[in-house]
Amino acid sequence: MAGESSRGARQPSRRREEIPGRPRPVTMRDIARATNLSQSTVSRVLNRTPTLVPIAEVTRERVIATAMALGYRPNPLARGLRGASTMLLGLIVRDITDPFFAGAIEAVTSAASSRGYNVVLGHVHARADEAITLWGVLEARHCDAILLLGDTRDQPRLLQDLAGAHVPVVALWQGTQATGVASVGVDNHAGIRAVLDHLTELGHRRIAFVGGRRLGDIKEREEAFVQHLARLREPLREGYTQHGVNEPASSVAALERLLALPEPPTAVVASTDVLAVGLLHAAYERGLRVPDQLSITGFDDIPVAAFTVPSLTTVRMPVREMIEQAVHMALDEPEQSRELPPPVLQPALVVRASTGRAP
Amino acid sequence: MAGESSRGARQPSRRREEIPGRPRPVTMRDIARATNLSQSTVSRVLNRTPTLVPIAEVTRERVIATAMALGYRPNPLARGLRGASTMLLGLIVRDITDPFFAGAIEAVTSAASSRGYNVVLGHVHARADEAITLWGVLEARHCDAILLLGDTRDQPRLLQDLAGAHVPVVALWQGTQATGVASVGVDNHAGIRAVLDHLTELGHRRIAFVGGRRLGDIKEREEAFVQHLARLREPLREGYTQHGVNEPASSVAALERLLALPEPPTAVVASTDVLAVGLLHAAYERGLRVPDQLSITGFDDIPVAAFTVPSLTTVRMPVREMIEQAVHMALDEPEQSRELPPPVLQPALVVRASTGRAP
DNA sequence: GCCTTGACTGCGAACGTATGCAGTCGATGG
DNA sequence: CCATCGACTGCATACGTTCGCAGTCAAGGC
Repeated sequence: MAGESSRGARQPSRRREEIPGRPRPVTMRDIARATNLSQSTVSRVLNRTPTLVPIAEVTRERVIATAMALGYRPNPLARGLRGASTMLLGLIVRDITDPFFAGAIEAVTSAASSRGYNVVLGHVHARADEAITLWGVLEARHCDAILLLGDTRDQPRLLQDLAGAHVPVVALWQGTQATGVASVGVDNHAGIRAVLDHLTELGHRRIAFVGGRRLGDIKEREEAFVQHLARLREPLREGYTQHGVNEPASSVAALERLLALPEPPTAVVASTDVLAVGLLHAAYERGLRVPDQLSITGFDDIPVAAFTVPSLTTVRMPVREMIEQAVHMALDEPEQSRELPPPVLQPALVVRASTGRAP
Repeated sequence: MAGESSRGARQPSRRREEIPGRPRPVTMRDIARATNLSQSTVSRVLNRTPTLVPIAEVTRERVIATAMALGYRPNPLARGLRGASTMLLGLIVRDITDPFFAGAIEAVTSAASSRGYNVVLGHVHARADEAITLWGVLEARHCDAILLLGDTRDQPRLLQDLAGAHVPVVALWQGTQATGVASVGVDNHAGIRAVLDHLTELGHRRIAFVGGRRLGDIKEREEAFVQHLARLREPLREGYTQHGVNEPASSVAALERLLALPEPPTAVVASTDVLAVGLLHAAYERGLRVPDQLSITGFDDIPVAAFTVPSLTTVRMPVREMIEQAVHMALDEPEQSRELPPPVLQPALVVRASTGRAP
């Protein structure tokens, strides 16, 4: 329970061995010695302390020059120990395997490293170690901020700990409803509306929905689907909303159920591209031609969506913008973002080849 | 060049604020106070120092009990500062966007967290900041070990630094040739041989190859392709090996070129599933039926491979086993693995629906 | 009864950085 | 010429650990 208990034998706690080839890293004291200054002055220069204590311009330049010459790199461990910034961004991802999140992770590391930050990865995959992983990233690592990818509201302990944390937390793709933490969302209603408008313009009336677990964005997209169907004065037919998990196998089964209905749909709206991929596959297996006999749409525009058979009509998620926004909120201005209403970005319909006129 | 230079304004260096709600984390001194022992004794108990100095059994139990009661968690920053283990595993991924690596990352975080380790992510995506990112993960973070995913031999500085590093480094999917660092590989020859045997059994003679950048495993697979084709006494036709990058768009173009040949192939072996996905798409666009008119195979067995249209015949990569092996080598027995010949695991052919009899 | 021994435990110095406070030193005003 | 002041810089300590070394204290041998 208390972290350290039994990890088996470890090598006898190797100290920092003096390896002849690679010299000991350069510390502030080295710079201090080289410049005939004190370590504290070096520290102040390198951190450009606002102006609490003034530093002579020549000294500043001398220190910076020597630091560069010696190839100084700050030690984040020592920095963090003292209570200052660790330059570490915690990232908790609901499902790393999801290709959509894979792209998002890439965007996070980019945005983080452009600010000199590194990313520590946690995952909440397994049910059991929710708390452990969380604390690993959160408290022990002294992250400067934490990003949450995907809805984790089914892990109450996680959110509870997060709420009490004394570092900024920003959640993404958690749905647009307030959860106590700052967040960046996407306008799921607009995305679904665009899809439905597109399908109805093509003459579709019998439109079904396939979702994953009813959480966060997925849930919001289903609600939007129901609402906009009503707005279009289309009845929501019995069995026209299917659920499962966010994996292709799940939507394969969902399509089976939809096609078994007395009045099967002519178009299926998937809540994610991953599910849409499963639908395309299942339709092919059943001998249904897409889009002639069945139209299929996705959501997210993952990289593979442009290369499915046929290519997928979907809703493009502004991933990079959302991540950039979130990282900005978390690292650049943590205080404001706690108050302001969470930004909601706009997705865009991408029409490809998986949608066509209703049969 | 020397890391710290200009990062713009930061909040005035907040110290560890005393937040009333969440108490200060429990330190060893707290345990020492509670047990009337010294902090050093607590440290020794919690690290079970072999037997350099003996510890009374009752004391040990008392300390452990109090640690659990108070909810003690060791501070990796302080630990690392002193030169000991930081419980941090550095992970440098060639291309995080690659769905294959996404699965691998998941496996790494699992294997790491089962040992109490956290994962720090670095990426070598952008050409420019190779060295910077490396050092960020490597030297500054004081990782206990580093894992390298994908071939990074085109980044000489990276490998050079890595070779001189004083932490264990294990590379995966870097090709099976020695590069100075420990590695875990897969038998690409066996995989390609299985694919070619399968295709020739189906009567294919005109078999082409589509690869990405000629690095590591990709390069090895191409070499295997050429060799085994020779073994099967099949001539390697002009223009039958195509190259690009590891993205579907690249193989779309490659298929165009292959079909423009005087004798176009009846089967195409892709060096990765990602490329195979592009081939399936391109074939569909050209109106070629798979597998009736063209057979296509992949390599890796990424999750989506079972759900392409048609589902993809490919070679299953033992990802979890390889990662587990690599993490074991890096964390559990770093000294041995430096010497032993790198383990090479066996892949397995998975026959699905994208291959059929030659037309 | 004193010294040795052995079994524990505590002392204290690092590790590299941040920062409150106390100098130092030249210039300026009286 | 001395006091004052302001502009800098250095001293010292803390952060939470690890670990070499020095203590302490009871038991046992002489």
